[in-house]
Amino acid sequence: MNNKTISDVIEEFIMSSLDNDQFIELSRNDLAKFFSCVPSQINYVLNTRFTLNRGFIVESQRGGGGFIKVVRMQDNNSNFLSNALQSCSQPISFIEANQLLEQMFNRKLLTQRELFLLRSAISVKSLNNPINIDNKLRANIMQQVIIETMKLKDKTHIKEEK
Amino acid sequence: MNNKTISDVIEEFIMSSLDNDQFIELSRNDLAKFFSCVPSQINYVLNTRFTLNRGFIVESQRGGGGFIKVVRMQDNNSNFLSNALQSCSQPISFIEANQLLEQMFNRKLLTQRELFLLRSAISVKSLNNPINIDNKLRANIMQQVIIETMKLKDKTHIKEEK
DNA sequence: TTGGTTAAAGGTCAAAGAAAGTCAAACATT
DNA sequence: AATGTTTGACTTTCTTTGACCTTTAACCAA
Repeated sequence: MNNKTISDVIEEFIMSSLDNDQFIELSRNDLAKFFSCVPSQINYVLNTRFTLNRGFIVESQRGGGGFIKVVRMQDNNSNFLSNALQSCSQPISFIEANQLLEQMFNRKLLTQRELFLLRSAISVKSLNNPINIDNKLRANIMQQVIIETMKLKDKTHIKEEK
Repeated sequence: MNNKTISDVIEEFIMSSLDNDQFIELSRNDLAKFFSCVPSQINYVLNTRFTLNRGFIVESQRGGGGFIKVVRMQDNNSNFLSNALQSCSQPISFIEANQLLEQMFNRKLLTQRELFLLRSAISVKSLNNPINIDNKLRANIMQQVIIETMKLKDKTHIKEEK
């Protein structure tokens, strides 16, 4: 993506600081100073990018010597999946569902192609149908899936299956 | 064609920007400014000229750092796919949709894993919801997708991506 | 040692800003 | 008249900013 926002840059910075490690500790004020932004911008990045759904836990401490700790979760996949299943027993927004898919991809439960395909299947475009007819809805989903397939054709090549 | 409309000019501009590349990212506002037109004119051009039927896909993002991305599809199975797309402009049963997916698999447009995943996403179980609430429906779909992923985990192993 | 005060963190929230999307009316062409 | 184009008001979504709030370590006085 061409024009990154400051939030994107901060996200990348934190992401790469995290790199191999399980967690990092950072100072909100210092980070804000470093990126010449207001401190609450850091919260924005944390709240929108380092969410539980994306597999992160953010802890912090106020007062003198305060800090923000970003922890990358690591639990086993079946745990993860049954939690995910759990959280899908309630209505779920596209944003949240998409984050789930991305986590699945990060955990290598999905390939990138599959991520794209499924994302399209649950997209707002697929589901914001005014009329409640299963078939109509499914047709919409299929449209999106096909569109996605068209796009995918150019990107990744499917490996032969044995 | 002698008297080109501004829409024609913008179309040509985008077309030639696309030139060799597979896609371009552009800023709606900048483009509008450049051609001294209202921003929604860009949407008009996109909607009338860069359609799926003509082999384009348009994606976009709003808000700060927003953009519009125009993707050119490559032409291979595209006849098949646009027919498939066509037949999805009407309501479609699970049986029919599934047949489409299987055709896509046969044409190697989908892997078997993807076939399974998507079949689960459009299954009767996923979509026979009495209430038409996007989020509820999507949650249902996600449930099915996750269950399917759980099953897949034991069967096929995902190849590492490079 | 205790307890209060203070300054140094971080947190929240809503308003402002920055894109893009929609839709219908006005205008033009055929 | 019918179809295609242009325009602009209004909407939605995401980001940035700043004023104000809460927590807590550190310091200091009794």
